[in-house]
Formats: sequence, C-alpha cells, structure tokens
Amino acid sequence: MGAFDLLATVAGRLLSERHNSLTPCNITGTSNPTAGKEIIKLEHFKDEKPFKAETFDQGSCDESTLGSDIVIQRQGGYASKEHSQTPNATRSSPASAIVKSEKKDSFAGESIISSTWAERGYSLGTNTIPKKCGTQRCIPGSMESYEYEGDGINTPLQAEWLISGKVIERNAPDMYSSEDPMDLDTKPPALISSDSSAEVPSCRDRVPYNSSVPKCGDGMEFSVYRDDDEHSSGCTHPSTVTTNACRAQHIGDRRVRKLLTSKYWKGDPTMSKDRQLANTDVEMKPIFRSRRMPCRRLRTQRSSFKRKKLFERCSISASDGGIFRDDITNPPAKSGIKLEASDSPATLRGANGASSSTTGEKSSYESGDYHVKFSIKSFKVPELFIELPENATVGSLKRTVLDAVTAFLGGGLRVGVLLQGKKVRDDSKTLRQANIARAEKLDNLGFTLEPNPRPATAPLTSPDDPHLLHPDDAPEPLARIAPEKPAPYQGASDATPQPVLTSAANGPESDRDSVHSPADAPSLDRTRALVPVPQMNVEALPVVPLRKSRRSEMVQRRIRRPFSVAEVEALVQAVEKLGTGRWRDVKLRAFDDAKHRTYVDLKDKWKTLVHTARISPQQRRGEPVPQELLDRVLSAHAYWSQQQAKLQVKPPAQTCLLF
DNA sequence: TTTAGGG
DNA sequence: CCCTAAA
Repeated sequence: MGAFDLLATVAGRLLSERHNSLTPCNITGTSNPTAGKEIIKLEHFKDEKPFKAETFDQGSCDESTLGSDIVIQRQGGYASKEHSQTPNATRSSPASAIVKSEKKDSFAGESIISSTWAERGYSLGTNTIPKKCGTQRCIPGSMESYEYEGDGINTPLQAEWLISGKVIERNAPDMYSSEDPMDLDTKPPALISSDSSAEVPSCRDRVPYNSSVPKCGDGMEFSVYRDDDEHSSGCTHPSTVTTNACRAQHIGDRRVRKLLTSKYWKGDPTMSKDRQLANTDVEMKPIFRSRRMPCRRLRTQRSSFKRKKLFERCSISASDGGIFRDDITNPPAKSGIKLEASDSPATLRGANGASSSTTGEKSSYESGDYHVKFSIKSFKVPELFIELPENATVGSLKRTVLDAVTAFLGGGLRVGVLLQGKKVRDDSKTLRQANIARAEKLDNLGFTLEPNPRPATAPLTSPDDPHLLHPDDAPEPLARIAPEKPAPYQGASDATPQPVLTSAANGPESDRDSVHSPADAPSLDRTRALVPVPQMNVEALPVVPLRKSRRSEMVQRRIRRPFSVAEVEALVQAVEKLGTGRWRDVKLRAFDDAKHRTYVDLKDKWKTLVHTARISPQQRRGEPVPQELLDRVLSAHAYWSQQQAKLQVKPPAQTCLLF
C-alpha cells in the first residue's frame, strides 16, 4: 500500500467517521495539573536606554532640584504598598487566580504518536503568570522568585541613588520608577505562563509501543477536560476552549464560527522560526523579548491584518501503540481510528509500478506480508475557540464543540505525513520505502491535517508565515515529535526557559503567552518536557461561519478576548513602570508576543481597569480582577497622572540629564 | 505610526 | 473593540 493510500484512508476515516468516531479531541483548554515552576530569563531590549537617563526622562526629578541636588517627591502610599503583602496577595497569586480556561493552541499540529507522549504528559502552552520577585514584589504562591541580575540597582526607587556624588533617596515607588522602560537591570516582571493546554491524554494509561491494545475506548463524543483552573477563574466566566485551528465563538447565544476562512492577524513575516512557534495569538509574553527582534520591527509588528493561510496542523495522535507490526496481537480497535496498510513486497511493486527492491532493506519483514498498523487515538483540531455562557449546559458545550469540529472537518482536509519531521511528499512511495514501516521510525511519524487547498481560503493566504505556508518544509515537526530529539522548544520567547510540564497553576488562559523557551533551560528533563507541541503560529482565527457571510469582504470585527488576570497583572506592572501614555512601550515590554493585543488594546484596557477600580465590586463584571491589582491600577494611574500634570506645567529641564 | 479620546 | 483626529 502506498503512502498515498494511507493518507487517503486516514482522511477518509476522519471525514466519514467524524460524527461518531472522533476520538476525544484533546482540547487545549484544559490545564495541566502539573505544577510547574518556570524560570525566566530576562533580556533587555537592545535599544533600551540607560537606566539612569531614563529615570530622569521620566520626570522623576523634581525640577526644584535641577542643577543641584535631586529630590524626588514621594508619592504617598506607594512604596509601602509595593512591598507589603496585601491580604489579597494570596488570593491573587497567579497560581490561583490566573488560571483561566481559555487556552490556545499549542500543539499545532503534528500528531502525537506513541505512548511516550501520553506518558510524558505534555503541556506546552502556557499561561503567563505575572511574577514579581527580587526586589520587587513577590507574589505568594507564584513561582519561585528569581534573582535579578545586573548592577544591583534593581529597584531604582527604593534604592538610594547616588547621583553626582550625592546620595539621594528616591521616594517614589519603585514601580513608578522612571527608570527606563526597558530597564536594563531590573528584571522585568516576568509573566510566566504555563500551558495548561496540554493535550490531555485521553484517558488512558500509557501503552507501550507495541502494544496494540488501546487502553481506553475513545469516546464517541468529545470529552472536554477542564481544569481546576477553570474553577478558579471563576465560573463566572464563559468557558473557553481553544484548540488550534478553528475557533468558535459564542456570543449571546451559541454561535460557532468557522475559522478557516477567517483572517488572521498579520504576523511578523520576519519572525524567526522560534518565534513562530510561539503561539500566535495566544501569547502574551510580558518578558523582554530577545534581542533578536529589533524594536523597529516590533513597531510594525501588528499593524495590519493579512490573511494567512490556515495551515491547520491538527494533531493526529497515533495510537498508543503507534505503528505496530502485524504480527502483534490486534487490539480491539476500540479507540481511535485504526488504519492498516499492507506493505508487502507485492504491494510495493504494484504501487510503484516500479521495482521496489530497496537496497539494503532486507529485514525480515521484507519478505513477509507485514502490515503496518496505525491506531490513531486522537487528533487535534487546530484552533477552536469556544465561548459559552457560564450557564450553558455541558450538553450544549459538547454540541458546540462538535459543531465546531464538524465544521472544520467538513471544510475539506488533507492529511500530511511527517516522518522525522519531513513531509513525505511522494504519495507513491510505499510505507516501507518511506520508512514508515519501520518500528524505529515510529517515533518520528506524524500526521498533519491541513486545510484542503481547494477552498476559497487558499487564495487568501499570505506568505507571512512561512511556517504555516510551508509546513512541509518545516523541519521543526521533527523535533517535536521525535522523542529522541526533543529539540528545545523554540518558543517565541527566547527568554523563557521552558518549564517542563508546567503548571498547574496556570490556567488555560494562555492564550497569550506562553511559550516557553528552553533557551535557558538546558537542564530540563528532556524526556518529559518539550513536548513540543508548540503553539503554532497559527493565530487563532476567528473563523467565518460556514454559511457564507455576506460581508465576507468586510473587515470583521476582532474577536473579543477578555484580559486574563495574568494579562492584567502584566499590564499593571508595565504601566507602573512606564506610565500611561507609552502604550507602545507597554506593549513591547509586556505583550510583545501577544499579537492580538495592540497598544491600543492595552490603552483601552487600562482605561477600563481604571474605571473598574473605581466602581464597586458589585458592579464589576467578567472575570474578577484581584483587588490588589485594582488598587495598583488606581495608584499607578494617580501617580502618572500627577507626573503628567507636572510635566505639563513645568517641562523637565535639561538639567535632568545630569548623567 | 502612536496617542488620546469618544463611541 | 472600533474609529479617528492629531501629532
């Protein structure tokens, strides 16, 4: 049987049985129960200004002292607040509060094969969790704090500043420090996220490779795994489930939109490969971005939208046993889709119409009538975004998911086979010729679901994301699926070391953020980590409803994506540091990787936060924002408003530039 | 392109 | 979130 046949079989199965045989879809919305600690490596912007200079630029120096001693006014209440743990601290700790159900992609695509995956437990997506440590505030219950590196002047405001030989006490709260936005030495508040979205191993226990016995009957219906986070995030919120390729949105009443034709936010075309791996729309990375991406580029990062080709790499998980030889006991094909392909010599010849005698491959099975069997225990649907009112029933949730998945599958799919990360393009090859029949290769076998080129969506694609466009060429998959080569996940954030199985603490809301980068975590346990199913770059696409939208040409309103607590935390921290009015910097600093958050969005969010902080808790809606954060919002708002007013009256004299 | 605000 | 005037 040729590879093509195999593909056809797979595709056929997927389509024909999608209504009743879909294996449980692994929904990334679930959070990974594993608690994780993440380490973040912070980097500075390349172009950031010297810390000290920034301080003055910010108007921190009191004009009265210009030219002489520098006196900084103390903003009442701030400093103390900064360092004291508020009663709410615990409550608002990222661990408990930040978790949310909205998770985004991550596993874009390759199929997961073999039990090793299940065994490891994967989780890659991540939620960002704000973390403040070191000289700054540490959030209890959050990750371990990390030490700041640098010159030691980490908290400008708290520290005594030695200026011109004089020691001046800086009274301003350090968060408001005017230190350069890109403060060099201060570790940026890192938000860490852990992805809860891990693909949840469907129910079963790990099954050995050869075992052809699926452990768990995959249900005929979708199972949605929710994490506990969900609870924490409040049941008050619509639960959101996201998978990579399609997103359904529910507004008001249930509404599912298909993403296939939707447009994507334009990604940075120049995005490096690793960056691309970062979840696309999902991530918010409140960390400094690596130097690799110059600010200039960032500036343009998100200004226009382009349609990207939706490369849905749904993950098809190969069965527990992955591929097994025929001689192995046949499992009660209870779960998943089982595919069989014969790879007998005869077939080979027939398929190729040419001599199939492959050199060197004289293994025992060559002469026998061996079959290569696949048991796909599950596959992922790329990006599914589902939002339901909290009072929706589980049944409606299931239906919604089913509708979304059905819509996606119904759009026409194409299956791709990846072997060792490379796309097997030659459909005429036999499995054996393609080395698919060899057990050793099983680990490297993967399947991808790609949108059928046929649909109108194709033309809409743009080459922005090479990754998406040319999945075939992308070598990454290899790393992701090959156990032996757990290449470090190259996430968008070069700065974040990858926590391995992360966190439970974090919620699924990782839409943003979250990518962990292993760069700094060389010592990670590779065996379990990096399961690379990184969030694809496929940005969550709001898909257009199947039924033709009249206004297909119209610019669609962006999907509403509530800020998670983690994002709010990141925003607050960034604003505390940078002040209001520098939204672009805020964006770069804390949401650089959250492509769906523009500086305008951040500005708007700040506006609403200020408003929220001023109204009574009873009047607030949506996911509750920890009071502690709201307090900080008000404080920061007051502080910066004052600064702004001050500047207007008395523009900072040049004398501020003492250094 | 960014900011700043109103819608 | 959108839309836009200003800068």
